[in-house]
Amino acid sequence: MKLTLKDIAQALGISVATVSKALKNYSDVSPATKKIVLDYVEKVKFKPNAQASFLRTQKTKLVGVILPKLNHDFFNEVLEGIVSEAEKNTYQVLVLCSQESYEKEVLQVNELLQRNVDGIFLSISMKTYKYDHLKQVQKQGIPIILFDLIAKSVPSFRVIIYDQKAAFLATEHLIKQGCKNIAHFRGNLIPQMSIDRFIGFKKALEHYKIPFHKEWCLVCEEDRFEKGFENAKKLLKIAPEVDGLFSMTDSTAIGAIHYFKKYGLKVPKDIAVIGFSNWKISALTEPSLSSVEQNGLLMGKKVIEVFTKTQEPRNEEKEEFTTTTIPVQLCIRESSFKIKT
Amino acid sequence: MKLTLKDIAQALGISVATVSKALKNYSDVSPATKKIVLDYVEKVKFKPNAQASFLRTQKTKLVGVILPKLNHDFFNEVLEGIVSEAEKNTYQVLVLCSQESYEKEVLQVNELLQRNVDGIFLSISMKTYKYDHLKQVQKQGIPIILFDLIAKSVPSFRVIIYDQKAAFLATEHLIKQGCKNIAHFRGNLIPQMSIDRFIGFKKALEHYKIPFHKEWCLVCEEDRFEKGFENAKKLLKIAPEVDGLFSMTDSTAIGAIHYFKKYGLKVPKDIAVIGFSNWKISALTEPSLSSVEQNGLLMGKKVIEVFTKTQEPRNEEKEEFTTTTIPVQLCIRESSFKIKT
DNA sequence: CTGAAAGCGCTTACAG
DNA sequence: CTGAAAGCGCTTACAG
Repeated sequence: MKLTLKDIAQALGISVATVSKALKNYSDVSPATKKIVLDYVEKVKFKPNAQASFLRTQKTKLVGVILPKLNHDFFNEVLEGIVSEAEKNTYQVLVLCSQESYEKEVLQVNELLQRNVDGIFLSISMKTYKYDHLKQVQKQGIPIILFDLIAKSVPSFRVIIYDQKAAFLATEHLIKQGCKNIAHFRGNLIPQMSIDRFIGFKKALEHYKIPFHKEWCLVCEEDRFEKGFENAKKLLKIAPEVDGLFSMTDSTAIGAIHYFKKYGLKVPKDIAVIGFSNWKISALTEPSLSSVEQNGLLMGKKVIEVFTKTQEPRNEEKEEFTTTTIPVQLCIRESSFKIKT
Repeated sequence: MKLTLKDIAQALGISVATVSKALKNYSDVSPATKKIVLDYVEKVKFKPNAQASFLRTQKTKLVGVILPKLNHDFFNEVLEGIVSEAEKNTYQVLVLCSQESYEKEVLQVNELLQRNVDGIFLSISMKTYKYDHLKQVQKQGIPIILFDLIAKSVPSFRVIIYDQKAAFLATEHLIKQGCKNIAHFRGNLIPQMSIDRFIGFKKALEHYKIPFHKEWCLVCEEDRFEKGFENAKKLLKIAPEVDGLFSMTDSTAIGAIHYFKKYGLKVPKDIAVIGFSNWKISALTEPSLSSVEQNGLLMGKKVIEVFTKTQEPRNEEKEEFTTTTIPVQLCIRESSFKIKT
């Protein structure tokens, strides 16, 4: 059914080797022969078998992405960036999802190795605490690029959001809007991201000499609307005087706003709120939500950019790992807009 | 660097053939030998080369998905379903995105064929008007499964939402809430889906003897908030008496609600609104949006289910194409809830 | 400029 | 129960 080089060679009365070379535009094939081959191949729509050529060239032109969640706005943007940019560079993308499981992540990394992918792109799961699987990849000489959720202790290529700075900017914005009693909803301790956002938050308070209250920093175990709602309730009990909230994500921020409104507070007049991620929903809530825009699309593109660099013939043997930082941007909307700046 | 069967065979002092058979648990290898091989392989973490085994078995255990959009709630849910269910069946998923381009779709189908995927899953782009590329896949004996956005004229496996019925239910719901003057925002003429939703809408009006006004059916060229907003403006100009709206998607419905509110109308009191898709945002808007839930996750899982059936050894030569319908469900929230039913 | 031949790493029919 | 050998469809060093 499927055509092979042999079929083409027979039909044209030339050798398999020549057909192969003509297809790859080798210089030692006569232009005339090249044309005959190319025309015929075009006519019969022959495509060389990808697996067979891999066996010789050892390049699959295949990359693998492992995401902790698939149904997630930000990761989807990243995925879009990866897929579109990979296509431009004639790579194809295998997509796996660890579902925040360390065991799955390890398994999936191995599956990708077995497929002989040319590169692995990974955002580590919340439950990943050992990194042998990552080191194993590097030992095999396959580049691994960690993005967004990285392992600080594993040297590797990285593409990240500058979370600390972003959190600083978000908090600073609340301060400039006149907030004096600022609370923070943060994530679990494990992902570096939530630590960084917390640090950025604290640094901003310090810098502007706003008192920091440890007990006003509540943990959202999950990135869900309901957690924001619950924490808002807790927060108002212990600190009715809060007039500003920097929440770790947009959905928790929206949950919090829902509770504040239910409780009779006006947002932003009584309490200004800013989220993080700039989800699609944020422009459509009421009030619309201020947020920190993380450019997922750009992150995805950068991942491929970093990867393709590793595939270029190396000048020096000693390759350095690089860290690429994606710029963030404040999106100020109604939920935090008290005064004109 | 990477181990091969040959390495294992040498290390163990047996033949490559025996190692291969032991790994595949063939019955003609002694249990003792099997154990030795399995233990060693476990120890050195050997994984057979996927491309090499394909060359023999002609099964890549690879499937390809082409989505018209990647950054899209519904398709993401479908993707999640496909990826998770594929994993259970030890398939891996190549993800491509046609970006609503016919040319890209054709190219990508060809790329997947070149990769020798075992199956192709496709939601056709809005601009796809010819189907030779799909027929070509079938000619090669590769199963192609169309989902959500299908080509009615191409016989193939299909997994779809019962759009017509869903639209009927949504419209019926508005009627039961007491709406008498019902408008509809529809999509372009090309995707079957928007035709079906339109037909379902009309049928419901007919069934309940509610007058149908052609001029109250406005087209949203794109599935975007702004289009709903604009159309709401147009609609109120030509038909200030409307008291119900069934909009093709959630984002256009939310856009419309924004305009209605701006215009001073109360939703649902003055005008009841129902969308379609049940996006995550819909529960969080104000008023929260009634919608038709399409279970994308289930759709993705069904795609894999249909696919794996095609991979089973066939009983009869004559395989029939199947059509799988995903059930829909109304999610009634504030935007359409006028009276208790 | 062309082609014969070896080999990538597996699987499997076949012989013993 | 074990192993030698052919072959999947390519690529490429080498000979001519």
